[in-house]
Formats: sequence, C-alpha cells, structure tokens
Amino acid sequence: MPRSFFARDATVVARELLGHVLARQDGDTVLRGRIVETEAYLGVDDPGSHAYRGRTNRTQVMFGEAGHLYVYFTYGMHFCMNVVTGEEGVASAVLLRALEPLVGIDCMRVRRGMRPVDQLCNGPAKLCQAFSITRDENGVDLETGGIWIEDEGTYPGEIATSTRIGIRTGRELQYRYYVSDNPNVSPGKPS
DNA sequence: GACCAGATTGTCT
DNA sequence: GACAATCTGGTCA
Repeated sequence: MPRSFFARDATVVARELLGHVLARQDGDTVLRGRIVETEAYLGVDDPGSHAYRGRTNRTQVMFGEAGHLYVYFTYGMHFCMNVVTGEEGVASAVLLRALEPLVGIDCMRVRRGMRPVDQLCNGPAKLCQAFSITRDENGVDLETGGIWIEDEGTYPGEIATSTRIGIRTGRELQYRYYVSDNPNVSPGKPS
C-alpha cells in the first residue's frame, strides 16, 4: 500500500486495513496473513495511547512519518506491532491485533509451539511471535523493509467495533475493529 | 467453559 | 518503584 494510505486518520486506516494482507520476506520463506482485527491509537488527546504524555524515546516513531512500524515491548516478554498513521509530527498508529494465516503456516506453527492454525495469530503478541517481529523491526519502513501490506481485494465480511482491549484509560472509545465472523479474532474481551 | 496466578523487564514517575 | 495496548498453563466445574 502507498504511504498515502497510511497518512490518514488512524480510525479510518484501522477499519480499512481489515481484509488487507500483512507480508514478510523471512529468509527463504514468505509469511502472509490477512488482517482481521485492529485498534486505533491517537496522540495527546487519547488517554489510552502511549503517546498521551507526549513524545518520549520509546514513542518517537509514532510521531514520525506514516507507513513505518512502531514495535513495543510489554509485560516483560511480549512484542506488539503497530503501523504509524496520520501526518508527520502528530502521533497516531494502528495496532495489529489478529491475522488469518495464509502462507508460511508451517514456519508460524514451529514458532508458536505447533498450535492449531487459528491460534497462531489470534492476538497482538502472538502474531509478532509467528512473524518473528521484535524490537529490531521498530521504525522499519513498509516500503523498503521486507515487511509490507497489500490489498488482495478480499471483501472482509461483516465489520464490528468495540472498545479497546487491555487498557485502563480511554476505555470508552470505540476504536477496535474486527471481522465479526472470523475464527482468528483474538479471545480478549473489552472491559 | 470460566477464572486465576505467574512470568519478567523496559519505561516513566 | 509501579505498572504495562499479554499469554500460558493450571484449577475447578
């Protein structure tokens, strides 16, 4: 997808990413997964966002150019990946919460402990483990970094919204988007 | 199925 | 020093 696709409001990008395909060239193999769940995180006006308290060393890529990855480490052991959105200088991003595995499933299963296919990418830290996304990928450009997002032209089915999962502030905002009938959506529940 | 504790460290106050 | 945009494996039903 062109950078202009990401350089829009995070809530718009989050919804439109459903049905698109995340791809990674990983050595000799290619990994592909259809995006079925996302969340939008804005900047200084969004108490649920890492960027709420302004620019820090950790959140600086959220303030940068759209179309780059923001990967953060949390709970002492997990990574989660976002795509930076909006105009440069204003923080916003879309968290990728769940994928439907398409290509490279054997590789994903090895990394995920040989679990069933619908448990390989049904959560933000799980899909990072399946795609081997770590802090090394923080700041990577989706146009040149070997990780990219394509429009396969697949109609995503019925889209539902809810509040976001796992946050303590900004709970009232309906910034989570998911394909309601897809078995790969994460099991987490809004609070 | 629901519920709960433990893991484990970067980041910010 | 508190807490985190989470996951897993255990218990009890």
